[in-house]
Amino acid sequence: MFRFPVSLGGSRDEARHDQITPLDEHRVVVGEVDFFSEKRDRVSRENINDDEDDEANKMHVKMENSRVEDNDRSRDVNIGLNLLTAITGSDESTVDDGLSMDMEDKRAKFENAQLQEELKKMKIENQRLREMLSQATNNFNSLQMQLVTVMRQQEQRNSSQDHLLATEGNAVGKKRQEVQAMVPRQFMDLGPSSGAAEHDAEVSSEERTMVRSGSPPSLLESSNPRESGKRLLGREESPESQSDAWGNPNKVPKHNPPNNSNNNGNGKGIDQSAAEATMRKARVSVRARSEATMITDGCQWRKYGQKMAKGNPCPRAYYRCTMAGGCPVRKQVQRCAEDRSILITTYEGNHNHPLPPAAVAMASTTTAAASMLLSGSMSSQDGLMNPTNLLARAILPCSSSMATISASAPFPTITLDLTNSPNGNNPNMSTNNPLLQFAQRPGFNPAVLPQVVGQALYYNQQQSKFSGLQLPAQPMQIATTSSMAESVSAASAAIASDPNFAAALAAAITSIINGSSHQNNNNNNNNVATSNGDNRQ
DNA sequence: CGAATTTGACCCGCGC
DNA sequence: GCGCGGGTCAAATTCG
Repeated sequence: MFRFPVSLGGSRDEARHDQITPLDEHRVVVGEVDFFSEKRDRVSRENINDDEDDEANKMHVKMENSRVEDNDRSRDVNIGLNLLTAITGSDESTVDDGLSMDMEDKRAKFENAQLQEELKKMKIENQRLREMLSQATNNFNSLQMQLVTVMRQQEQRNSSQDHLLATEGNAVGKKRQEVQAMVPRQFMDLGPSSGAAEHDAEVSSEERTMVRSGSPPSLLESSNPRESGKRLLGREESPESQSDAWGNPNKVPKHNPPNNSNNNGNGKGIDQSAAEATMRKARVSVRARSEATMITDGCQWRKYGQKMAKGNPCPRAYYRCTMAGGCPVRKQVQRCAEDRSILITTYEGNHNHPLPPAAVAMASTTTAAASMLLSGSMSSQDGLMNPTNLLARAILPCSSSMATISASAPFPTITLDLTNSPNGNNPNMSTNNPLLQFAQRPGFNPAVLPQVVGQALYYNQQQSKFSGLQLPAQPMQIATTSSMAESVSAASAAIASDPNFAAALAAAITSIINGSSHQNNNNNNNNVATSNGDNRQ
């Protein structure tokens, strides 16, 4: 009969029994157990058999392993068997012999095998979920494309009716706005407050383009020649729209009054135009270390200009999105004067067309950042949480140089600094900043990090937007805004605080999803998973 | 040959 | 009013 050969007593132990103090009772005295001593083994057996010492033995067992609670069990001293049969945390014992160690080893192997099996199952489950997510995303994309197409067709029909019924006034205009408001705003506006006005401008410009000709609008003469008459401008937007907001942001208020007549008389107010102009002023600048002339963000760009900027020997290139005619999104690309390996890409505007998943990344980032930036500046008066501060608090804790928000003139700009200069100012960034840890991984695409950051932020934007979409008659609830803010904060904080970026991102997305009363899928989810998977390990 | 890029000219706002 | 700098245009050029 196997008896647990624990040395609970022994001459030395016996001596110690007298010295046990209340303090000792809380101390684990592992070193007093000699597993390999024949003598002590024998002595211990004697001690075990000794009823008189039994109580002391039990005490000692408790001292050595406080988890042994059952007196009967300790009396039987058959702990080793229990260890083998019960695979729990309490199985750990400080007493053992060669045989039990062997069994312990087997048990550990068994546990290891079990864990690996579980891990394998989880991987399979994870893969399955990813596939489901990918499929759902594809379905969503196709549905969205169809929706946009249908909406535009309907828009065209309404437009032609508008020409006939132009004198009927606001009723038609409101109807149009409703229709436009139903167009998915995922790629369109900078924030909740831009609303249908921006759609009106964008869709209208595109609509005008489509009515005039099937040619790309950029190649067409604008119907709004400059008042100076010196030359015609081939801009695809009317002066109140995006291009001027980018190029000459301060020009917008000047042009607004005369241009209100261009809005099909649907009564777009000056305030709305001013807000719209303010929205478009926002820029998102991404600093990334790249040797390429341009970071890959999934969009198609056409270079339309290049200038030598003052104070920088490197020229600044101007690009325009060419994925759809009349897309107002533009970007500037310039190398940093101090460190030419750093590429500074500045985005402005929002795509008015569906984007491939790869492009949604950067677009969502810029949209989210710009939207938060602007809505923060606009909501600061009403006592709501300031998303700008949220964003800052979410990102800045990583590093003060990770993201900077400049609301100063000429336009508010948020800069995402994805560089981690080896000769940088903050050597701790590389170790303390999980985002940069992520960015440092081999094969990291500089466009991915803002993408991943943007996913969480943008997802919340869409939650709110779609809430407005589904309930157009209801204003956005403060609770929704607050929820969004909290979700953003939680998501960003999770990302920023957890060195395991993938886990943090998953937690963030989970918190977002859980925090929303309604679910709205969009391709960002897929991008999260994709980018996550692509950049993990 | 069409698309993309280059590049000089032009426009505009701003500061002096 | 003038110059400067940023941004854009579009003809010319290059590229695939």
